[in-house]
Amino acid sequence: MGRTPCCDSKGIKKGPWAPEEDKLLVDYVQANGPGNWRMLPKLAGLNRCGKSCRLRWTNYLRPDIKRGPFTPEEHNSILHLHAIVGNKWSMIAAQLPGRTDNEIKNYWNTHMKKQLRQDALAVAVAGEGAAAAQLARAATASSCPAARHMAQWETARLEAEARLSLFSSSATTVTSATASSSSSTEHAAPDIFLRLWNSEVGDSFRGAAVQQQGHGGPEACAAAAGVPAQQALPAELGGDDYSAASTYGTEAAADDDYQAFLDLAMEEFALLQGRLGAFSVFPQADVFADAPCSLFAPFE
DNA sequence: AATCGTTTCAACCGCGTTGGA
DNA sequence: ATCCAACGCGGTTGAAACGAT
Repeated sequence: MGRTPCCDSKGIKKGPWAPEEDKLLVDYVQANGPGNWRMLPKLAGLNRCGKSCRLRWTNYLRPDIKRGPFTPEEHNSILHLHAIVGNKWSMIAAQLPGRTDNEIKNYWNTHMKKQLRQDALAVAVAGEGAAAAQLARAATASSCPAARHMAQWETARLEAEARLSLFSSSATTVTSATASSSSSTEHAAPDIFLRLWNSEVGDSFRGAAVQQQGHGGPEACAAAAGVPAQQALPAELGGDDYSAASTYGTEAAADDDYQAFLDLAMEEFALLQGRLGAFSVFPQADVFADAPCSLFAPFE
């Protein structure tokens, strides 16, 4: 089923908004409230599509929008939240009053990503061998949180790429009878696992699982995701070979562990949300006081 | 002063989700 | 159950601003 363009009619204006257009939009929304964006342009006397109006309002004209540079607290919050939820800009924006998802996304892509890369590079140049191995080592060993963070994401990405190539090359050898019903969900599981396992959430899980039930740790999580334990950090990234990846999805009995792991991740995020809401919007600055990375000292 | 390369960010695009008919 | 309009989101684009030569 195809989708019709939101505004394919000719004569609809695009591009930067003029002050008069802004005024029309603001006046209308203040009088009638946001909503029904499809009809809004006509009712407000604007020669724009509704989508454009909504975007202009939510990203620029809304009265509660906070302009100006990001504070160190906001910076650190973005860093932490991104480590947990990834590129869920709207979720991150929800924790930063007055900031839009678009603004945070732009800030991440232009400022933070660059710094993270530089920090990761600084770690990588210290060693030898494949860059991936260094990233993996950095992910677990670096004393620099920012470099660790970058390395974690990069490691997960490299692993996902490796698996993708494996899956595509071995797809013809998998019989439809065994693979068809569950393959998609079970292939997705390791990526979720890896992302979480390589994050601070994973750290929490490792600690909590060992303490509480004795069935946690890499083995349980790896089994839960249907991955041999060593592949939590695979060999060329510091562990085993990828040939064993064909065993993904064979450990159905570990669903409970996997779910528990995901639940823990959500609890972590909920906890963070609670902390932000109940006590402080931002993590304490002194948490990062001993971080040697430029990322934590971006503001002179 | 002119040119070129880089950075920034507002705006657009396309896809997924949702809810009502 | 199905269709589809409306909405929201994340990725991408492109023009303006800025800096270097």
